[in-house]
Formats: sequence, C-alpha cells, structure tokens
Amino acid sequence: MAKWLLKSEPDVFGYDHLVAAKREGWDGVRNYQARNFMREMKRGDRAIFYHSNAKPPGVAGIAKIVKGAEPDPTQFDPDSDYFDPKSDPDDPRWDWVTVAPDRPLTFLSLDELKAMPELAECRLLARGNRLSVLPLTDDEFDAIVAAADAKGGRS
DNA sequence: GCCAACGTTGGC
DNA sequence: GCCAACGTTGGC
Repeated sequence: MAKWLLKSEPDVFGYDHLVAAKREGWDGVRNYQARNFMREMKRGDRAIFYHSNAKPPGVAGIAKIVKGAEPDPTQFDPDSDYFDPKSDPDDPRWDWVTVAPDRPLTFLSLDELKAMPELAECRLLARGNRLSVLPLTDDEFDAIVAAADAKGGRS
C-alpha cells in the first residue's frame, strides 16, 4: 500500500469538505508529474490531506483512495475552470482519482512539519516545491500521523 | 531544440 | 500584495 500527500486549498476544498462529501473526484490536477503519481495510486492507498494557501498551512487529516485513476471529466467541460480544449476525448490528457476521508488528524502546521527530522528529505518541504500530488515513504507517512496523534494526546 | 516570456503556485 | 520557483508556451 503506497502513501501519498494531496494538497488542497481549504477555502476551496478542505478536509471538512471531504468529510461532508464522503467521497470526491480529485479534479483539476493539470500537471503531468502529479497526474503520473495519481496513475500509480491504487484503491486502499492512504494520503495525507494537506491544506495549502492557508493560515497556517498544514496537515488536516488522512484520506484514502477509493478508486484509481480515470479521466477527469472537468477537462471536457467548457464551463469548468479546469476545461482543457487541447484534451482529446479519445485520448484524455488528465486523470483524477476518487478519495474518501479516513480520519482527521490533529492539525500540524508547516512549521511543525519542518521541525521533524523524519521529513528532512520529504518532497513537500523541498525548496520551490509546487507539486500538488506527491509520494511519501511509509516512514514519512507514519511520522506525520504519529506526530499529529502525539500532539492530540492520542496514543 | 533553445530560450525568453508568461502564468501559476504557495509561503510569507 | 509580493516574490521566488518552476512549468508551459511559442517564436525562431
């Protein structure tokens, strides 16, 4: 089971939105590297749900992949912000995966993540990183969950 | 294939 | 609102 990190802006779609929606297509990814990571995702994988462009940014919960990659329908919708006129319906350019909430985490801010030695190599914290979908090692994933649970007084 | 211009991301 | 980083586009 692979581990991932998904970024979302909480003003647009935060972890609470995912909880309310129960499941959601992860639409709007328009970056090839991020798309390729989504294509590697399998049902049952877990992902850290990260709030970007937030005050403060940080980790809000755990999501699970409930359906692997398939074409993102918003690429064909002219009314969508994510419409891509260059995407050929016979050979769709962009995919999404379907995610569901697993469980919320005690909030860990970006500053707290930066202070964790286990995340020294994590792509999330790499300088200039803008990828919205990225892989985590098992150790990185476990360290984030453990740190959030410790902060929340959960053992 | 190079690279300058431009747009977007995301922290601050 | 600013700006650094970086991906994409398009002229050549």
